Amino acid sequence: MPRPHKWQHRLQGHGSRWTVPRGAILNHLSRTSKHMSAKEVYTALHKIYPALGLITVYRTLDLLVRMGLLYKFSFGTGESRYEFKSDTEDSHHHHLICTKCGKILDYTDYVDEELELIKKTEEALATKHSFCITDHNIEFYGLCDKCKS
Amino acid sequence: MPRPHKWQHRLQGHGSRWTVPRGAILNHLSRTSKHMSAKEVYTALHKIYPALGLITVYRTLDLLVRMGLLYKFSFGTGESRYEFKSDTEDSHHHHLICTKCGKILDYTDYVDEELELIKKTEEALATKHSFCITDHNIEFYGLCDKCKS
DNA sequence: TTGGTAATGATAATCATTATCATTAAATAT
DNA sequence: ATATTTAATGATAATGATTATCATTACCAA
Repeated sequence: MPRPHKWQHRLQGHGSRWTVPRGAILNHLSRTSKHMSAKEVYTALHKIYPALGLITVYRTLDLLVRMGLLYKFSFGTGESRYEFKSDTEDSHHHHLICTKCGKILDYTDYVDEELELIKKTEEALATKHSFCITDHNIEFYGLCDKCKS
Repeated sequence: MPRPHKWQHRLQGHGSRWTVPRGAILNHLSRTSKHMSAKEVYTALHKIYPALGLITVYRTLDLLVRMGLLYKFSFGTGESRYEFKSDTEDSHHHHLICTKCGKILDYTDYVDEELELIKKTEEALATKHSFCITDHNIEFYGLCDKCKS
């Protein structure tokens, strides 16, 4: 990571340091559309950075989630999965998960309508239960093309 | 469980046996509105049935989920939580989860609209990605009244 | 350049869940 | 009612994901 990176200031403004593992993990996740587990991130990056440990991956992912740079999902398969939070408008999507093979598809169908309903519901819930709502999650489960046969 | 229970035939029709642990777990979950973890179910029932083991609780919960009598949720707190699937029409709800204390609230606001949108989205997704959709999940995350102060 | 301190990596611990297997108990035939 | 068959149970131990501890390393501000 020789060149100052676009996330460096974000990290430092947060009171954290800009390190090789953090740069590597952010880089990797920002360039993939996959929803990776900690182990998968570790496996992918350990080849390039043999010093990198799985524990650091866990800590870094946790930090990045707390900073709002990543989403963290539990799809009920045991491990958590992480996804880079893109800042472009049209990247918003939800998930379709195969309960057999664990395949995850992003979909954008009706997301505008979804978002409208979500906004409305959020407001109602925030008032009614005096909750401060920060996030939502919508997902569908089923069997993918290959698994349903 | 001396008296034939309303779930007994369901279990037996499924090729499973009607046992004391199964009756106890179904009874307990059907009478609570809580979203209990396996450990919580075990703790509650072990007082009444000292012979009951945690492993049996896990196995029974898994069976009941496979039979469609329970919902299983992963709220990202490490453990899975189980909820009795009520057969009354107006019981459909989604969840509002406090990310700090783990409190779970059921809400029914706009569920009709949600269901309509879900139905539409399901159809679109099923066609587009040739998925056989069996379930969905909508949830909101935030801070509850107590935790946000 | 250096010193304070956060970040890292290794080892071991924890927590939820699952596998194994001998024992027990439903359901069914006797 | 009893014996028989076989699924269900419970104990022990294993697994797999994640977290705690702590000595070492490396940012980065002075």
